[in-house]
Amino acid sequence: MIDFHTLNPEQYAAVEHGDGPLLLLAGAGSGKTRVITYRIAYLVLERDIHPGHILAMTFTNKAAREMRERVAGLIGRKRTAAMTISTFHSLCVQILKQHIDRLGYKRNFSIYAAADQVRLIKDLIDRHVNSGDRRIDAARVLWIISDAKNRLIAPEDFAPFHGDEYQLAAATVYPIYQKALKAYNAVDFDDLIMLTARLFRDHPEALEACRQCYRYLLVDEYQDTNAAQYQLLRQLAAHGNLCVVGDDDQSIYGWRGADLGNILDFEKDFPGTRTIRLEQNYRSTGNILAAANAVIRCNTRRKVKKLWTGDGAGEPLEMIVCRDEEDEALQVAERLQVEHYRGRPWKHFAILYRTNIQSRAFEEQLRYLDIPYRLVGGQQFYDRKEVKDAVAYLKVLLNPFDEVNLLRILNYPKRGIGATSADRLIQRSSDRDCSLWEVLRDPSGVDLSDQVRASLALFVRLIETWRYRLRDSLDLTASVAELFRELDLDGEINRSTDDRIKAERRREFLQDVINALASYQQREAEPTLAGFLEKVSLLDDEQQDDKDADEEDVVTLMSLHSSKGLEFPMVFLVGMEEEYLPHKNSLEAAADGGEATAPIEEERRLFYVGITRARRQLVLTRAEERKKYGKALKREPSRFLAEIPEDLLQARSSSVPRQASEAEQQQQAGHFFSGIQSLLGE
DNA sequence: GAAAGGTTCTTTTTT
DNA sequence: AGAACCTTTC
Repeated sequence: MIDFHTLNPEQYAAVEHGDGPLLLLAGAGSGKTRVITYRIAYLVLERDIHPGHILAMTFTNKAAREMRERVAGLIGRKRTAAMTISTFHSLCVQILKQHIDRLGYKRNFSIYAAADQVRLIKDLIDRHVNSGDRRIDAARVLWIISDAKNRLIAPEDFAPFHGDEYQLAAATVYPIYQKALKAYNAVDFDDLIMLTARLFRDHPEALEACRQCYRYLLVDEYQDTNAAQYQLLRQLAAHGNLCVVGDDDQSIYGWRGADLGNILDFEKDFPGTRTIRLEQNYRSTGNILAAANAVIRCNTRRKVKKLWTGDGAGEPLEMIVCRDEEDEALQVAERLQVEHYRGRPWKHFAILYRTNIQSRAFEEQLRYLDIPYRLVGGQQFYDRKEVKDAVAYLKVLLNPFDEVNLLRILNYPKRGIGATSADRLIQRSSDRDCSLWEVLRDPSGVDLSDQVRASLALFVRLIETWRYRLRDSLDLTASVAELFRELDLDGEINRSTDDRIKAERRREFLQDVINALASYQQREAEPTLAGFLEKVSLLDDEQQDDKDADEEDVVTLMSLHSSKGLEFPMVFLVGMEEEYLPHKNSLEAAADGGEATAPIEEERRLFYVGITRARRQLVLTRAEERKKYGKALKREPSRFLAEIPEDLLQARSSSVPRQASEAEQQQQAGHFFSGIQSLLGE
């Protein structure tokens, strides 16, 4: 039996709240996850709610998995299995899989992630926008389209701001992009949410089916929801049994369309809302909380909260001023060694940074000193060319209308169908207004050499043969491994890579696709190619997350964004400089935007998130200069440092001895001096 | 059609 | 510094 009385009064009130909307303002480290999981358990055990009627939503796959684990620990695996605990995106995939035919797509639709999207948009820009020397960057256009989708603005309703050339390009591209996706039977990431919202709007019977199913909704990290997700929740939660949990001070996804207004206005949007604040912090020391409170107080647009702890002040925060990025990495790595030598496990430490590139120097240093580490995020794996090529085959085998991926593999491995032939084939498909796949199957009338024609016929046969083989395969992994062998992807990598060592690494990445599939197949009751690709597209890396569960003893490296929700006994928050934190782009946005301080406030929240990850110790570092594009640049300390009360902060400069000429020594003395000056707050 | 060599441009954060 | 992209050459 669960003892609900180990909760504090506010937590308990949240857990036992019955029907009707509930807003939980949960400060960092206030036991939020515990409250959510206990509340789910309470609904099932004390209120006899059928587990199948509970829907809990998170933003990351990892968070969903963790929540499921913890709920299972309270009420058992069997009952938990009946619940829906998932991310917004995978919930929408499930819903679309059942109903997407109502919107004119087929159920084996492909999901386009960033790389596929950019490729498609680039193509469309070349065909419809670029003229002469005008060069439009596809990624920026994609960003505008994505932003529109997050706001539920349909292609026909998109209106460009002013005459900005990117806005104009987006206005041209968005409708044809959306049409192309549909022709390819593909949806992009933002479509998952937007199309589900549209499905609910236009097909009430689909919405009604979902409402019947999901009678109690819980949403974690509510401050991160965007307009599309908000709309979805409104549609689903007509019954009013919606519990949202969030912290406006930790809203850090404004750039992805997250609307702080959603949480700030929740009480207005859902009349009769009960609001509960969780402010007692069970994670950090008094000093860390004092710093966090002092920093976040500088923001204006927020619900006032103040974290407190029953525990002591703990150690002061530390600030280390380093010479450059190499020195910074060295300082941190050496400190890690000292702490480890004193008997602390590696997994107690995290290095947090604003941008993923910053990890590089730390990786090098840690590898050099044999400190085990784990790099989180950066989605490096599925961005690798070899991996994308391999996955492209699987996507095409599932959905041959997926033109982006079809073109990707048409001449990979090289089979003599070059750009000229591809262009002719594409031209034919647009002339005849039919899919590229149909043209490939019957290229008669297209101007091709006999050699190309023969090669093309082989390719088509290969795809068709393997389509059926994979569909009927009882051992997906073995079949895919054989496919890759038949394609000789290894050989292709060897041929195109001069460097033996690099070639080997690339072959390993390819092998990792097979490994990921094997692990998927092993854990899934009914493994399918579609299911695997879904996980791949949603970046749902169970393998990686399982490693965390095993509690490998390693240092964690990750971005501030990915650190949200986690905690570590000792945190190194590195790169505390202007242009990193606050990030350069936010400064620019603040300079020319109407809401002058909003972007900076989001950066401050990011800093706040970083500070509150630390349980016992927090070390801040910054470098006086850094290499950018290969050359050194002076760096200024972050403005946020000045917001931390001085008495909480113990500052020092790294005094790295360096072999230097006399002239350089003098220069260095100057450096050191200026370092001390800036330490003292200038 | 493919490989080699030269040029440009880059870097926010993520489902 | 390095990748992505483009042009030239075989």
